[in-house]
Amino acid sequence: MSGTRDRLIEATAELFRRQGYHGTGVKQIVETARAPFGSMYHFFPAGKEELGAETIRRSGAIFGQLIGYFYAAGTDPVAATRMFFDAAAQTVHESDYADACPIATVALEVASMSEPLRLATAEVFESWLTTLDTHLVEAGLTKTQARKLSVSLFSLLEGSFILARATRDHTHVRAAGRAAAAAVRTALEKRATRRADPAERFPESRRSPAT
Amino acid sequence: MSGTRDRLIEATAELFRRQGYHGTGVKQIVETARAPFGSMYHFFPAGKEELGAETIRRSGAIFGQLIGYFYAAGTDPVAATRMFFDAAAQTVHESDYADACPIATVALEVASMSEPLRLATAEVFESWLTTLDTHLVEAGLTKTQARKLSVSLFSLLEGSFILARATRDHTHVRAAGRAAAAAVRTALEKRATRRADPAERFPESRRSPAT
DNA sequence: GCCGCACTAGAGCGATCACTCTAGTTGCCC
DNA sequence: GGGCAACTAGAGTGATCGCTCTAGTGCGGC
Repeated sequence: MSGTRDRLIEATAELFRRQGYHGTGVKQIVETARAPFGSMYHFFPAGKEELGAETIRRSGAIFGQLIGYFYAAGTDPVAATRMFFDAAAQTVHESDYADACPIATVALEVASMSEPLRLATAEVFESWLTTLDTHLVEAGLTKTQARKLSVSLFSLLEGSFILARATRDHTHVRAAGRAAAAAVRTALEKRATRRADPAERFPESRRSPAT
Repeated sequence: MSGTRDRLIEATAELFRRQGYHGTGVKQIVETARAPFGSMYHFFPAGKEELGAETIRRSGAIFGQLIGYFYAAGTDPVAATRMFFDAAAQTVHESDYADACPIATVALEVASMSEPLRLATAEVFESWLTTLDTHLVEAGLTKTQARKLSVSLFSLLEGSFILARATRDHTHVRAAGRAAAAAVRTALEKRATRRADPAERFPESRRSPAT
């Protein structure tokens, strides 16, 4: 078993979150991970980009689990939303505005620079949206309603992270959380209304990808 | 007059928007601007960081004017919101997912790395919020209501930019725009309700900074 | 014991990083 | 037209970039 490989990914994840992809050097990674330089290229022969892709997927999976934990089956989505944003705000604050989204910085940096890394961030974001979708559908929304709401929740979180880190004011995340919770409540109330129309409950049997 | 100085800033702005601060080299900047290398350090003696700060403020001011244009006095804020997000979605799409927020990438990169640059991004974001606040207060909201809504609009825009660039799907920005317009409509409806309570119209004479 | 492989260890590669320095050119003021 | 500041121009600085390469170590299977 290779603890070194894991340490490399963990160190990279922390550095990426704080200073992004191009702001993080390979040397800094191996020093942080207390790993020998040669080991990095043993485990990731394709170099920094391969380690980056792996780190994005790993960080994304962990954050995705966190989302799943808050929105766990049976939890009220409105309360889950409020609690999730409040917890995020607290983390941002306690980490001195370093720890917000683990991959947002990298996602913006690589979007027009590296297709493999861009794809990794896209897959992670898509998985987060799917997790949210699933729980919102469980709460009674149609797939279409759920997806629209998921995109809003994602955007409110990520956007408020940017604002909070730039201004060093974590209350922006809490404010976005209130708006997010309100949006969830409104959507759930609409759901009750729409129940009357059977055609609306199953608007499509299969989702087609966005064009 | 120094067209060279302007060209340097414009080139830097475009490069920052697409590839961020650390992904953009000084050499690449002077080549893009068709400026001699020496001129860069003539106009910006403190180097890349000074040019970066100037670029952030300039890009921010231009984008701020754009916000002001859409929400101009007399315009319905709901319609303005829908139009602004739709226009943003179109720009993102037409630029092949390169042009979204001019400073978001840099803002995340420098938040924990450079205090002067972080401050520049914070000032820009704050000015955008203030612009939105002003127009929303004109539409009848209290300062408190307006600020909360501005933060939501900002977050929905910036967050959906991240998602759109990563997934190469500009419809996310449109979706966030619908949610944003709905939030504005709801806030304006609440305003009518709250008009009945005079204490709510002027909840505070002076805003205290977030703690 | 010892072979073979996974992994460690770090010196050193060319390229590029932000930046400095000197020299030359331009154009306005007197 | 002489003087001077503003600006142009690019060669060259040390440091760092991502990465390659060779040598060595540790350990399980036979």
